[in-house]
Amino acid sequence: MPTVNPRVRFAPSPTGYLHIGGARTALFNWLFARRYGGTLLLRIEDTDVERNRPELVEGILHDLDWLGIACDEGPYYQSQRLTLYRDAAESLLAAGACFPCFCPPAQYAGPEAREGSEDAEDEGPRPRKDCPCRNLSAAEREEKLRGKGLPYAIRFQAPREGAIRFHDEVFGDREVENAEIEDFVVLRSTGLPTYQLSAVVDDIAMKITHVIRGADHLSNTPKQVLLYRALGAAPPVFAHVPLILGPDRTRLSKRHGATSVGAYAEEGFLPEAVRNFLVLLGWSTGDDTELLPTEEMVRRFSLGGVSRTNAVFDRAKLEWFNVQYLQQLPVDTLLPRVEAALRQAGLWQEEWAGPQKAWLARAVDLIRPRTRLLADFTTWARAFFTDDFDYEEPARDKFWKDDRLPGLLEKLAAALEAAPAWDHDSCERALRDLAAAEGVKAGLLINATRVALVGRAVAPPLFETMVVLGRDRVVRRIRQALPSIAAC
RNA sequence: GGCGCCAUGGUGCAACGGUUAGCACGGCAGUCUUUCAAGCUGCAAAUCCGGGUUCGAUUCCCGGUGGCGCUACCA
Repeated sequence: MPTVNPRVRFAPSPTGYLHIGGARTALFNWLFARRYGGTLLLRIEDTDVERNRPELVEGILHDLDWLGIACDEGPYYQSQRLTLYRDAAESLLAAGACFPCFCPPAQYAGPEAREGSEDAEDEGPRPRKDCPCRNLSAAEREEKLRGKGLPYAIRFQAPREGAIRFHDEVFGDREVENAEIEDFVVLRSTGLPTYQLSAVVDDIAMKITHVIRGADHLSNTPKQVLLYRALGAAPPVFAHVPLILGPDRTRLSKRHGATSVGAYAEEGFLPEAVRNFLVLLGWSTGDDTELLPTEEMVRRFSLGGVSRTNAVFDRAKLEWFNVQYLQQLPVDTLLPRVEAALRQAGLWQEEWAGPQKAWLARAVDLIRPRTRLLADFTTWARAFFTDDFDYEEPARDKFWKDDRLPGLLEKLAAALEAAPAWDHDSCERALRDLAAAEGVKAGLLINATRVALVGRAVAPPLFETMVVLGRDRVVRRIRQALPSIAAC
């Protein structure tokens, strides 16, 4: 049946910045909503007071915005909807789907500590699926509850027979024995809900039709389906997307270096490139298309194209996408990004926003074929727009080791100063005529001059560079370089 | 440990019973050039292993191995 006006959500928990994996999940949800004329809402899952860092929400919002992922509703905060979950838990309790649990909370030491200290009890008893409290008689419960006033959590009373089944758009039909499902906590003794409860209650309340999330939730989905049932609601369509792993094939985390989208933004990646890179992690068009403008991404996206295999994050490919977009973006789109980078580096000059805008656009077009990151523009800007740069060692060694150079460049400066016009062809004529008259190869002058002008061997074509720099600057820089060349 | 998911070159994806197993990134080589980058051309590089099913398996089934996930009063 056709998907019409779906309601989907992106539901990060503010325990860290927006990382690559979360961004990809958000992107898939966004594409799905756009593709089918649906609604994307944002929900902050901040029910874990221990780990929760409210100040991170702003960053997540900012990074989503940077990526161009706009939400239609929200953000909703689960921390502001607590009574909803409490009421749901109470009603499940009243209906007998849940029971109060008086066990002391299991001390959790974290995954790392857990692994290390467990070799001794490899064969030791494993947590029971059944909580002992589920068998308490009504009288016993009453006694602990009212009599002793003991604190309690609320656990879901998992069925012990049969199986639960659900459909996943990516992983297909799933069936899990109820016996495999433990009596999971739904409401902590603090009165705060666990993920299982709050997610389901909200997805029902917010009328979510498709739950698109990381595959790490696949194993928990049966519990949630049980909750939907107990709450008298129909489960949504599930679509679990494979995880993104680091180069060492473990889950992407801080120790893999930059994993937050904010870090990539700062490094000078373009949101277009990051998006294009991310959409191809765990999804493909079905053919060999890789460069996908937003409209086409939206037009072609479907859950059917989502893979079941975890993907390894490959920075080299991300950089390649960035190069593609850096070269292809219309200059008007690129200019503001360059401006931001230059401002950050303290190299921005206000007249570039006004009268010299066309000139800046030209300069940007000249250098962009040699950039991989936005940040590269600042390196170039320093050499192009200020005289504050050094002559790079390798460049000097390669192109300045010729005794004739000082004399030749002095003449070149004079010739350029006297050139009838200042454009590509007259610059070239001046240089080539000089080379011919002096009986040297033009390349000798071209390469030496380039280093004198921008300090490096890696640079745009010389005559175009001259035009952009302007006559005064060119002549001045050649003369300034003379002593250094002579010293070579 | 239990339960589950996954498995195509180093990496991301194609091939959904029949192809010389395709594309891209990366690597290497060549080419163009005024340096560098880009571009172009070429090269190396993969179906995890073992059984089935089938005329025929990358593809379907079973077992193994490996990776990952879940197994928390985290999400």
